[in-house]
Amino acid sequence: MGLSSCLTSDWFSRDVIVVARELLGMHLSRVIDGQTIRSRITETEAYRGEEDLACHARAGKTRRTAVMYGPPGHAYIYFTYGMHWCLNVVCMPENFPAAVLIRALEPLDGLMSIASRRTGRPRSEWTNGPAKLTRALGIDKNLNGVDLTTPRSLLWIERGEVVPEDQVICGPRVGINNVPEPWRSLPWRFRI
DNA sequence: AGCACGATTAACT
DNA sequence: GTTAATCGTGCTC
Repeated sequence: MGLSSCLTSDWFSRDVIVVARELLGMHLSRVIDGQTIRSRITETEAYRGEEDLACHARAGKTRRTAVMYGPPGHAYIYFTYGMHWCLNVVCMPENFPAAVLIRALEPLDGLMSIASRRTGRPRSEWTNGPAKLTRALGIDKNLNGVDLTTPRSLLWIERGEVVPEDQVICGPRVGINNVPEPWRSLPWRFRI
């Protein structure tokens, strides 16, 4: 195991729903202020194509969504509700807009660094939501578009543990209550 | 230039 | 269970 254990661009170029499922158990790492934070991905959601009316790419290619049309394995980071950042991984071949939203993490290392950004919150709520985890890891628009397949950069993803099927809960995506069917109810949310 | 809304969170009743 | 916070984005005029 001398070489990097990062996931490759080819790995992310597969179907976004398969990637969302298989990202469970993988390790997300972040270097900030000289500290390294390591974490395990525990919840994801898939967003696939312009036809998926829950996906930001339903509006086509715009300045915001351009990253989703780019190479797989890069970060798509968007701003919402006037104050929150959310982290996605671009998937599927270039020019097809799709991404996996990272919804929850289990911190493994760098707890002090996380605590400094989540003061006053119980530990169980440090990274159990898509905007909570970006706050905890100091992720914002400055990291939009970065290549997550580059080990030991500012933000990257490595192989972790394989999560057995009987430990995976699959269900509808959340926070999209105004989206029409069938998109609203598709079981594209995965969690351990 | 103006407008409505949002892949959420935290603090309420 | 309900609601304020807060502003970039995409759409309409």
